[in-house]
Formats: sequence, C-alpha cells, structure tokens
Amino acid sequence: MLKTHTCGELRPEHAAQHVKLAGWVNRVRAQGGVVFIDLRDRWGITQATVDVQSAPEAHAAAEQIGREYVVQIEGIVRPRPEGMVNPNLPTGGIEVEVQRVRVLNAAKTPPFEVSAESKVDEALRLKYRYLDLRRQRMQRNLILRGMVTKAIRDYLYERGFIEIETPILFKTTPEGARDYLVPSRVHPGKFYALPQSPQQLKQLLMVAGYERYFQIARCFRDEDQRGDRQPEFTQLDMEMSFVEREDVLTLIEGLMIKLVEVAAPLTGCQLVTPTFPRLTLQEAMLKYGCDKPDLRYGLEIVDITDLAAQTGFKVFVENAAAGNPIRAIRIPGCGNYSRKQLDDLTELAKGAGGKGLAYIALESGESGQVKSPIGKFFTVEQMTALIERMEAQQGDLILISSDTHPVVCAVLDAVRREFGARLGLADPKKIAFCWIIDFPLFDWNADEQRWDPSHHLFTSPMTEDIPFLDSDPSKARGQQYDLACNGYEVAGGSIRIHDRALQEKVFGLIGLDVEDAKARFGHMLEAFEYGTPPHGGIAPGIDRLVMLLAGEPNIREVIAFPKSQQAADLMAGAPSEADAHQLTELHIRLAEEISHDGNNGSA
RNA sequence: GGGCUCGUGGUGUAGUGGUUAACACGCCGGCCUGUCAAGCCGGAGAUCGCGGGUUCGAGACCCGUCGGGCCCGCCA
Repeated sequence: MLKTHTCGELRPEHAAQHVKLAGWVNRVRAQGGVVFIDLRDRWGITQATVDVQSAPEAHAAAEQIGREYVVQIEGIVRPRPEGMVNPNLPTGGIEVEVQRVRVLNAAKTPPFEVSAESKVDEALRLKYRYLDLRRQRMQRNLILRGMVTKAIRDYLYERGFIEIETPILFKTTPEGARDYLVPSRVHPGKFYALPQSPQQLKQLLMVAGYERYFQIARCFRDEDQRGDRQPEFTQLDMEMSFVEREDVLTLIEGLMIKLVEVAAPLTGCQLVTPTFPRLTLQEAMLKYGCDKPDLRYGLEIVDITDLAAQTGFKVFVENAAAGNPIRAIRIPGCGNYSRKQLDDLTELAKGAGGKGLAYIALESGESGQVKSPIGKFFTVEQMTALIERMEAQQGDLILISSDTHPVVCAVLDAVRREFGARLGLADPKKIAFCWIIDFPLFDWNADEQRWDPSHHLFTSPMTEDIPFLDSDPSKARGQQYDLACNGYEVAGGSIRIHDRALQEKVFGLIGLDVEDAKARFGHMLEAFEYGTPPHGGIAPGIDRLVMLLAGEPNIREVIAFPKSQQAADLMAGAPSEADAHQLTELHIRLAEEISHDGNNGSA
C-alpha cells in the first residue's frame, strides 16, 4: 500500500508514529520556510507540514505542488503545537511532519474549485463529473446512498428476504411509459425493451415460490425529465407472498424509520411523523389538493362552498350551483401583501390551470381592515362566518379558489407549496411520511373510451369491490398504496391479482382483447394457472429517498453520473451516433432526414 | 410538443443603448518559519454561447439557434 493510514484517521494518540499518507492536495499554504499541505482523501483531510530546515528536499518539492495533485507524503505524526490546533478538522489535533514528498500524478488547474463548496454551473459540473464527485457535497451524498442501500439489504435479509436479479433485456409493453428499445442482431426487426420496473418478473418469482424477494433494480422510462425523474433510476423492488396490505405497510414503515436513523448522523435529518398518517386519496385531495402531500406543514385546505354560495358573488354562486367546490387556504402573516404580491399569486393560480385566485386580506394592527375585491359581495355576517371557518386572525391572508374539483386542487396545491417554501415551512431537514390509500382501480380515458389502470394492470381490486367490475368500474377501489414524503411520491405498490379469470376481466376493461392480452401477457396468465400464491409488493424510489434524506433539491445530486434534462450524458457525450456497420448488423436503417447529420456544429 | 428562465476572463457575479467591460475567487511571479477561506506586493487572463437583425452606436433591444435549469403535457 502507498498509504498506512487514511487522511481522516490520525489522532494525537498516533504521535511519533512513522506514517505514509496519499491523496489529493486540497490546499497548499506556503509560508516561506514552512509549507502546509492539506492532503485529502475520501475519509478526511490531514495537514502535512514541510519544514525547510529539517527536510530541504521535501520542502523544495512541496513548493512545486499545486492543488489536486496526487501525492504521497511520508513522515512522523506529531501533536500540533500549543494554539495551533484546528478545531474544524477531526484530525486537527495533529499534523504530519514530512520527511519525503512524492508526486504520484500532477494535475491541471481544475475548471472549478474542488476544495470549496462554491456555486458552479451545473452543465460544467456534469461535464467534469469526476471532479464534481471529488467535492464534499457529492462525496457525502454518494456515501449516504451506499449506507442506505446497505441498510436496506441488512433490514430485508434479517426478515427472510432474498435478493434476485432480473433481466435488463426484456419485453416491450406498450402500456405505461415509453420503453427504451434495444434492437436484436439475431432476430431481425425485433427488439428487447429495458424494464420500466421488474413488475412481471417479481410476480413470477412469487409463482416460483420465493415468497420474499427484493432487488435494488435499475429501471428505465423514456419520458421527459424533471428534477425528480431521470431516464434511468433505481428502485427497491420487492414482493411478498401470503401478505395483506397491512403487512407491506408495516414492513416499509420499519424500513423508512431505519433509513432516517442511518442518515441522521450524516445529514441531520429528522423524522417528524414516527407513525405514518394514512390518508385516503380523496382526503388527501380535499385537504392538500395533492396525492403526495407535504406534511411538514399545515396550510390545510378548507371547504367553504356552503358559505360562499350564500354570498352575492356571481362566480361563487354559479360554481356552487354547478356542483363545483369553493375552497380556501389561510396564510398566516401575509395580510399586508401589496397589490403586486397579490397579483403574482393570481399568476401562480393561472399557471396551475385556474382562472384566478380570490383573496381576503386581514390587515394587521389595531385599525386593520378587511381588504378584498370580493368583500362587497359579502354581508358582514357572511364575512364573519368565513373568517371564523378559516380560523383567521388579523394579519392573515385567505386565498380562495373556485373551479372544478381538479382545478381547485391544482391551484391550492400550488399555493400550498409556494407558501410552504416562502414561509420557510418546508424545512429540508424534516422528513414527513404519509400513506395514501384507497385509490380507484381505474381512471376513465375519455379519448380512448375505456378504463385505464390508475396504478398498473396487475393491481387487485378490494375484495368487496369486485362486483363493481361488472356494474360500475369507477367505484372499484384498488388494493393500492403510495408512500409520500415531503411532497414527493417515494413508493407505490399494491396487492396483486393472482387469479387468471380476474386478471382477464381487468384486461378486458382496459380494452385489451383476448388476442392482445395473450400476445403481451400470455406468460403471466399461463403462470397464474400453475398455483399462484396471493402476493403483493411495493417499490420505493431510492434516488428520491436519498435525495430527501440528504436534503437535496433534485435527484441528480444523489446520482453519480446523471443525465441532463435532454437525457444526455454531458461528460461522455451520450447518446452518440452508431457506425454504419453496427446499424447494418442490427438491421436498422436511419430515416433520410436524420442520417449522418446528427450533431449540431455549434460551441 | 408547449411555457418560463439562465448563458459576460478558468469559476461565481456586476454591468440606464454611449470612453479602455467592473468586482471577488482562482491562476502566474515575488516576499514571508505556524498557516489552516493564510497574508502582503505585482501580473496575465474576455472579440460578453453561436448566427442574423434593429441602431450613428448592442454585452444590453428583436428573431433564430445551441446548451443548462424549472414547469405543463407525458411519467401503467
């Protein structure tokens, strides 16, 4: 080994030991006759001190060293002199008195500072990702990620789970997200698909009798990116036999609590909800306007349809008469907002699909007045009743949305998120989980005149709702559950169908005729005839979970080599053109307009 | 497919349509034996992403384009 210790481990008790350290030069401070080198590796930073008197050769070498050089130093550990201890470094009690310096590899000046946590353009970080990954933030995040996956494995192995790998080259399923396709050389004109998730395979593993399966599985979906969505991402995919919903929820709650405990020493994150609240989808929509509510703060939605319908405000009266809701949120302490600020909120509402956003501002102070463009349509009693319903006080702002149910939800969800952030209520250190349950099994697809599965097509209906499949599928609830955290969906799962007849009925409702169903899922239907245990599972998204545990704003910060919003790898330059002979071998010809004019020529 | 936004020395920023594009960090050179965001002195470094246009004059305004980000659609 080129090193006897890491750069994070030497302490005063190592004094007088002869050591070798190797790593990257974090900073050099040349002080004339003495040069200080901060030597960095994954474990920490140790100060190496090179004195011109005691080690003239090493001193001369040290003066030539630049940051990010890879060097080995050899010397004696000694406690730092009185008053020279650096309390900011775990190794700050000692330094290595250098006898020899060896440059293992010189380094060009990096395009951004590795040793400082300064802001850097993200495109540049991605282009030089290997340098970005040297920085403290990314090292912490990837170390955390490794700890999380290890904790997951420990937790599940302790409970009798077995880790099984499933194929990356699998079969395309036109349902759901767009597939990434891989052309087959051996089968001209045919394609594999990369899995959107190992859904079918894990169910088949249940048929095969493994009972408790998990996999840290890479999944691929060719859809447009968001801060919480990458074209390839990682799920903890798991499935269990002979379980009911409660078993899955309990297991996952225990796992999530453990993960927060594992992350806490590194990131300072804190669980706010030791028991995870359970909300039906409908409750979540009514209270938070959202199927993945952020429970780190209140700002709950209040229905005021009955009150608003009594007023003289035409929009409210007409909307209520049409069966649409009128709902409001009380924002504490924003009653003195300016006209401009209030107008901006209207824009926010429009951005969410609303036509506008009514407000009632309760100015603060002794002479505080009620300020509202719609105030004149309210009697004093009506206004008083509304303020009481909202539990509003002087200085508060009431924001009101009236539209169809989905629009009201979207608008007030946007309002909630905005003020959660603006009022500092969305503390990134806090972790607030909740379960969303009782999803409808289907959503009506008006364009295609058929039912779409709201989760996926293997989700089992609630037993008591099975008759609805014949009478009114909209009323059938699925045995589905989502785990939400801080406004993100972090897991989704269900108890599955394990009966061929029921599965075929569901295929029929979603417009798959018998031939289609056989062509795409014949292997599943057939398997169900060979003794299939009742089973269910869930798939937490590891990128999102680690992002939340790390308090990061997007999942790129917890992925070593993420893709840009255009699904490109800015470091390697993927995707790239393929050689003509590769294409020929794969039986692929490019369409005229794109052949051999691929990349742009600009800087 | 659509909306918004950003692009200025190596990095991060500033820059009412009007001199020689400013500042900090970094980099290079010098001084310095106790620094640790070292300090002090000096220096180099930008045709303002790219291409058009408006204008007497464009880093700034307009159009296009490339790249990054946020969002809608999409994401069983």
